[in-house]
Amino acid sequence: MRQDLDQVFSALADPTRRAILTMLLEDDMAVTDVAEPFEMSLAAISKHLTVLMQAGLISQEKRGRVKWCKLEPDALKDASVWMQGFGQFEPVNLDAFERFLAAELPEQPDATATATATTATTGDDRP
Amino acid sequence: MRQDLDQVFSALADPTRRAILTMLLEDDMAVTDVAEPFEMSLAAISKHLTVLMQAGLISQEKRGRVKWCKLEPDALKDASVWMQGFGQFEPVNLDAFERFLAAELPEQPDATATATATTATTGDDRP
DNA sequence: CTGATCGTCAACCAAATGGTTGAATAAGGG
DNA sequence: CCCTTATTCAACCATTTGGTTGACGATCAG
Repeated sequence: MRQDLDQVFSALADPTRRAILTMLLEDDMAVTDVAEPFEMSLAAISKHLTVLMQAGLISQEKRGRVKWCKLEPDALKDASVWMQGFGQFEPVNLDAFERFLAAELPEQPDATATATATTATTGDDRP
Repeated sequence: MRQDLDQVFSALADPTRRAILTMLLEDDMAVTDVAEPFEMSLAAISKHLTVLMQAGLISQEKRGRVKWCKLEPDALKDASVWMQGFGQFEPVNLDAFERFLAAELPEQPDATATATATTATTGDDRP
């Protein structure tokens, strides 16, 4: 269990990986589409996705030649409990969360629209 | 701000550092006393404390020749908001947190008693 | 079958991390 | 003043991390 926390927290420590999770909050995505907004090789993103997988933060399912990535928010539960125990923080402030989303997505003024559009452009592989 | 999250999450990714935070939940502690339960050099603990400092998770104050370490749980606020946004988890389950505490403290069957006792043995330096 | 696309693997690299030891600084106590 | 205690600093080391490139196995399209 402390092993789990190690993996979850260190997965979250990288801004690229947090941005990926944020993108997946919108919708499931193919590996190539996840990689698209980053200035980084596909192989690098593939490694990041492996880290997120091993931490249990996402799952991956191959359909055809496309591998779909899905957010698994339950993996954050233990870590969230751990953290909140320290402060007994007031109830979640969703406005604050919205600000994080805006701050962490890779560039792009309107992240929501773009993410959806990107998925759509190559959506032909989906059953 | 994403810089802050980087530092907070990567600070939390190490079990030694999480254990230190857990100990400090009990009470403020001198560096030497923090180091005592770990099988690791004092210098190593000193480095861990520096990491926790830079993440804002603790503060340190030197009184005499003793440097006191104090938990700063507010630093967890942003990170906690970030995480909870993903799952909208139900209110904190304090029992679950207690289990984490037990699991993460360095060995010792009765962590609570020992931590307090350790502080007391060298408590002579406190004003 | 052939060719393009999707994704990972392998080898490599630079930088960061987590630990060690030994010396150095700072402050208190006799 | 000298000795002990408290803590950090500096140099070093092994391992991990985050990235690159190029080759490769799978899968789909024509």
